[in-house]
Amino acid sequence: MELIDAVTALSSLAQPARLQVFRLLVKTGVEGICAGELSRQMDIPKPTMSFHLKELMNAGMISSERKGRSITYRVRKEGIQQLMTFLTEDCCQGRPELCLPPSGEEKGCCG
Amino acid sequence: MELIDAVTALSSLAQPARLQVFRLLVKTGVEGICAGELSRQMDIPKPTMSFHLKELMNAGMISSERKGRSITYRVRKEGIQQLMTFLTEDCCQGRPELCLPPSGEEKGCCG
DNA sequence: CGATTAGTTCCATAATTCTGAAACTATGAA
DNA sequence: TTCATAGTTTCAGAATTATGGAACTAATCG
Repeated sequence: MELIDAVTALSSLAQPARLQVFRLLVKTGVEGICAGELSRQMDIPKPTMSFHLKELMNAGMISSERKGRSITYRVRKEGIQQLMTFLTEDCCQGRPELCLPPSGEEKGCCG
Repeated sequence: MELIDAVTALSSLAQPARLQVFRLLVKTGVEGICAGELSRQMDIPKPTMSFHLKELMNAGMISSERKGRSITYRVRKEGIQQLMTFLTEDCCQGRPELCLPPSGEEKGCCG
């Protein structure tokens, strides 16, 4: 992943409505939610929601599938995983122990 | 972490210059880099760099420490960790196996 | 076909963010 | 003190993003 792709991914999530959509889709998992339902649930006009969904699509954070008249949106796990990998790349100078919390039980930022 | 804090954190990283600064600081670790050095290395005027550093500070992604005339900036691990936790919260409907890659060896988005 | 529902695109306005010159504050050296 | 270096703040113009009404395309039904 290049820096510019990471910026696109981060920008797509760096907006209240979009981050909320993303989290709704994370919770919903494979089932997904269609555009109109998101628009209704969040009380956001359809054109605005459509704009936000486009941003998230463009950033590779969600995917879409048409089902009859509706279009179902789902979170794209590879997207968020790639972003998280990029953010912690080269962390800890290759020595994860520097990164682990004192207890050593939880996972540090390098996993 | 609240949604609004996550938006602030994401916004702070969703800018090429700032994401590059963040990565430089990730690589440098505890040593850190001072403002002027960042300004020089990235060829960005001091006021602009100062603005970006302030954004990252405000988002809790970096910390600062004055050393004589210089101010050293360092990555703030808790910041990025909290953000990543927030992004994968409620993922996989509590069933991490749904999230793990086929091989089962790498870590999925739920850790 | 025409009517209805779902969703997107267009586009002008509003709001926010970014940039860097000029002026400022802070620290250390002579 | 005065000077020089490091960094920040101010502020105004430039650039980018967000918003939603109106008009459009897509699919289904009768």
